Amino acid sequence: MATMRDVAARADVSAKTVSRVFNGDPHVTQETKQRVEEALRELNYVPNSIATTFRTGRAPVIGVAVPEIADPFFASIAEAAETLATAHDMSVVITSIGDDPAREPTVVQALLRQALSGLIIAPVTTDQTYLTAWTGRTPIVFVDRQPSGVIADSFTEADSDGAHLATSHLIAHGHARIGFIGDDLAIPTTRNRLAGYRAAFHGAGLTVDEDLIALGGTNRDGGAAAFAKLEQLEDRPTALFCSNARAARALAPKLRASGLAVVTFGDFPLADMLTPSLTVIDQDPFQLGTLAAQRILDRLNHPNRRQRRRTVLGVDLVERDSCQMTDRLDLAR
Amino acid sequence: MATMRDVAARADVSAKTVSRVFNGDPHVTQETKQRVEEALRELNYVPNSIATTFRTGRAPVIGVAVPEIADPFFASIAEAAETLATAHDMSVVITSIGDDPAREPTVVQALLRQALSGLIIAPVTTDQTYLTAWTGRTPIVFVDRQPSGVIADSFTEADSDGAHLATSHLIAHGHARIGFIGDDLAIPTTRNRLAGYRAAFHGAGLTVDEDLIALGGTNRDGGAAAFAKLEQLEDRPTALFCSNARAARALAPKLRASGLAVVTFGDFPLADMLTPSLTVIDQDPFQLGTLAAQRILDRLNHPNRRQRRRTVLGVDLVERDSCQMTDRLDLAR
DNA sequence: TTGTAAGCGTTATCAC
DNA sequence: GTGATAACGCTTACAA
Repeated sequence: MATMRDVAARADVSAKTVSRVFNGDPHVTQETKQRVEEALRELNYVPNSIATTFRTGRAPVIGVAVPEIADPFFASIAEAAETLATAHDMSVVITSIGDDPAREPTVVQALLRQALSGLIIAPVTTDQTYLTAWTGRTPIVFVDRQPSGVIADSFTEADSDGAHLATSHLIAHGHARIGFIGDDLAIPTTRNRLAGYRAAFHGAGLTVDEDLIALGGTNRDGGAAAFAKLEQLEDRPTALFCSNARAARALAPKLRASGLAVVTFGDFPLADMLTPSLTVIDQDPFQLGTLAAQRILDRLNHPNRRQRRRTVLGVDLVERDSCQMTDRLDLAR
Repeated sequence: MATMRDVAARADVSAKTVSRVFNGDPHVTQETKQRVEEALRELNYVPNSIATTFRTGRAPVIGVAVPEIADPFFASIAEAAETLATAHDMSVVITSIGDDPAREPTVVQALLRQALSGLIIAPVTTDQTYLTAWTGRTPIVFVDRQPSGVIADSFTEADSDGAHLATSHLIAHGHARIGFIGDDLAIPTTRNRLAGYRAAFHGAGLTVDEDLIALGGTNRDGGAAAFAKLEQLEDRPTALFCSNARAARALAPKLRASGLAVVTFGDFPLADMLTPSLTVIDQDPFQLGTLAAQRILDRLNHPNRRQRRRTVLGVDLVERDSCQMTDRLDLAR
């Protein structure tokens, strides 16, 4: 790998002149420029970006840290960030945090040490105080989940409203016993969605049966256990609100067999192709990713401009077949 | 952000001693060590990994470049690489190349310039000669697709055998007119799978009707167009071999409506939950990713050890309902 | 227009 | 056991 020095030696100029030519500085004679360009070609010069980053103190890179990159929701966020970054000659590094909150600070700080230009994070911990030291140095934007213990920009979605919408929809279809499947109340989205679920009951003059709230669906087994708990109730639910798409995907076989009416928070690929097709609260992860990346660019370009800290995006209900239980029963007759 | 110098000043030692303490070098007095550790804590020292990488010439990072990270197949490869990397105190940076072959060299070289410890790549170009200059410096491992124009390790799957299996399966179910849906013959997997498809016909003493081969399904629209071409044939197929999972996902609504028997190369989430559930050739992307990452570690640790260049993993047919057309018709009666 | 010198933060070398 | 010094490849500031 040839360095600038090598090129300089070959073109018989100083390293600085090579730097000028390579970076398009106009203050170079046509003749010198040609000689340098020839040497660059001959030695097949490729800059060492680590050296540049080291020198300038900032890599043209946006970090993305999400619970699990294989989840289509987070993959969309990452893809959006990458699209915007590429358009600005930056690149993106993506890291999966995993489900273990203890690993988050390690993984995320490993990213931040790379002198990133910015970080987009969907955290799995309840406390991101460990990021405080970095906020002065690197723009940090939270997506999907609000920060806690640190002040930072965030782009989230209307969890409570969406859950309210979903639950009300089921109530309007005649359901009074609606199960709630969720992962972990440590995750703010889940907390907010449970609040929306409760609010819908109260709004309809109904009371919430705490037995119908099944948490712990963090992984596949947990989701199955939570679902089993609902099925074993004496007075079983007739409908289900899945507070996240991951649980809905994992439980798909059981949902179908159960005949329960279902609404899920979060659309996902092929949700419309299941039998019955799944009614969902539609989020827009691509927009979330785009907005977050845009905010990082804004923060970099205008360090002192005031920006709204919290942005909450609205969500819609996409009605499909999975809450048409009555109709389906009619058809089956 | 405190540097080693700052810590050194506070502990009244040299930077080198701080480095020794931080890196666990035993040649330090207990007393000095304690003083340094206190200073490290007080200043909340975090190493600048760019500087370390710059100095050592190699980042503890494995790059992963795939066509599209949102594709579950490639996401699995990345996840596997990340799991193995993490276990070896390394991290992973993931980049989507996208569908445009022209972008590949730019994107991939941007990665390589980061002084990576290794690169895992599933290319979209027909020629990776641009990587030749890097092979001496960075271990490069191809996954899913063989290299061309450059010598490198590869882990791929038995494309031709799998396609043969799939096609034979359909033939055994009484189909003679089997459509082939594929993306682009520039992609070696597609070429190989088409070869397997042809071989199955020849093996059964049948001839291939070239009209039944529909390519161009690189994106959603292309896939739809390819499928439409088959549907408009005068003598329409009774079955379909989808040469990749992405096309099958995109065409899911049409496949269901068409009533065609279908086998797809590549399993994907919820393929078993469609109606009918999809018979697939099952690949193992997680193993692909694990093997690739392991190979990079091996190459780093044993630069001179000989390794098999090409490894081809076997694939299995997972029989579900989508090629039981006769049965389904029977049931419908 | 071109070059020199210094330095980014860390680590390797080699003195002491 | 500890420290001074140089070096990694590049860019900024300044001088020529």
